[in-house]
Amino acid sequence: MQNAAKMDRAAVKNPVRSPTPEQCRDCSARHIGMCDVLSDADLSVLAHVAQRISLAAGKIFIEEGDPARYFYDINQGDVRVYKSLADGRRQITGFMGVGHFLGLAAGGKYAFTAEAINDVHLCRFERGAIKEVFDEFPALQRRLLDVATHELVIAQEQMLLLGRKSALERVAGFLLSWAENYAQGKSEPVTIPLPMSRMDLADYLGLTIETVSRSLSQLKRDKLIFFADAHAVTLLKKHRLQLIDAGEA
Amino acid sequence: MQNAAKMDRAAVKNPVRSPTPEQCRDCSARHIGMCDVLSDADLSVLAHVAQRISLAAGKIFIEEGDPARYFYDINQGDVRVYKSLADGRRQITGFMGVGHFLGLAAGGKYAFTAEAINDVHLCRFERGAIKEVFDEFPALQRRLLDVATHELVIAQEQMLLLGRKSALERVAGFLLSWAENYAQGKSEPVTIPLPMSRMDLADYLGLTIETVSRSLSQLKRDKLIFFADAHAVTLLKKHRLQLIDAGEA
DNA sequence: CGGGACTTTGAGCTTTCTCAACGATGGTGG
DNA sequence: CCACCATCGTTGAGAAAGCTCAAAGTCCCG
Repeated sequence: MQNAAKMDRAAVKNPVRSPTPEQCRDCSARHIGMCDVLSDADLSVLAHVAQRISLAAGKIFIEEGDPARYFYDINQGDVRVYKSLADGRRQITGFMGVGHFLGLAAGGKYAFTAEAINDVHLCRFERGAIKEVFDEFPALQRRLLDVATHELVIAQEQMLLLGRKSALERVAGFLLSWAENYAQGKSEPVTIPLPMSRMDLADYLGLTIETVSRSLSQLKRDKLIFFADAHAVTLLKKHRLQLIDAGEA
Repeated sequence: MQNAAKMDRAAVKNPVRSPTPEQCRDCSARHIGMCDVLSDADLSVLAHVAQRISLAAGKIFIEEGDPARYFYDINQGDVRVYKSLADGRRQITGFMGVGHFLGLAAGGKYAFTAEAINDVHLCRFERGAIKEVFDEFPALQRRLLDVATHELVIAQEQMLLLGRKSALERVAGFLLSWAENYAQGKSEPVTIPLPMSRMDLADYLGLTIETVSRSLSQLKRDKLIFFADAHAVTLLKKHRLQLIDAGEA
């Protein structure tokens, strides 16, 4: 009892700790993201260079321009990744959930800022330490390339959205792609959480909060979506959303 | 003589040929792109699985949705990479010049179309064949990750441009980034070619040709740039272009 | 239960788009 | 070699999508 209390206090003062095998086994990101390519046995090698970190909502843990010391793997919660202009304009380049890998950088510096949307748990890997693990398990390095390639495909899709789609098309497109994180391919009434604010949505879709709100209201009026509350949306007519997204409606 | 003539004829009928060591040595992409990480000796291994290809302006050589059989390395000319919507709207996600590497794909399918802007020469690598070379030279695999990471950084910058910048800021930003391909960091009167059409520019910047033209005209009126002709621009006041690009003017 | 933050809705405005005409340029055939 | 035509680029005027400013409504959290 007393020991446990002591450890808890220690954990609060210094929450940087490697995950135990049990924590890895039970981790919600165990079979997505980086860890999925390793067996339980091999995972302990990776776990050894990992540090578990907890972040409160709003905490910035990667800052644009800072030296890129760490990679991150999200175990819990959601993260917004963005770039800013001097006058405060902001473009969110992605929302990252459980299992997402984060921290690729060119030229040794992060090119983006990353901020916790809600309470976040993640595993942090120092670049130097993880390099040796990569050499030991080439599958990890290959997975890294897969992740980067996948991000690139998504980024290209987002450029199409930002450059060429109407407000309604952007909102429909976002709902569909966000839903994929929760219910791959599942059809009809799919209910998904929207942990981010309307402001986040606006900064992701290249719109204003008002236009996002109006577009969501229109989809609601047309009975394509339904809101239990502002942060939980149900997709009622996925097919018609897809038509709108593709510019065919 | 007769043999040479015969080979030339064969080359015309079947222009798919591995490059000779001399061709590699003299290639304008020798010290950029993939090949740069290999010594002349090692390069012959890569050259062995390469096929030199020539494309006329306008030729599409990667089509969105097709099985991703090849990687490409551009030796000469410029390429536009884009995605399209059903109704013909198009978003160019990048212009690729000499030394650029092309062909990363997730899920075995290309997510974009690639088309020659002018006459293009490139080296083509079959995925199966190159995989063995990658195993032999891990530096190549690492370079691939560097390329993907760099592309990702550029894509994020482009999302900021498309989502949050004004027309004038987009055009200024494009001129600066395009100039980097020709004169890294060089200052003041830098003259650069614009091989792409105004339509290409519009589809890259998420604008219309008219708005691109008006923005260029404004920069010209303000004496920040100068046109020898429509496809050769001189940057006169790089610093002021940078201010515009950053949203500080 | 109250207050601050977030979201929705409305009205007028700005930027960019659309439609149209004019101008330049480059390739071709007489 | 020049004239012609097709294509591309520039400029102008009016229209529209989305933005700004404003106010009312809603939801948490203390």
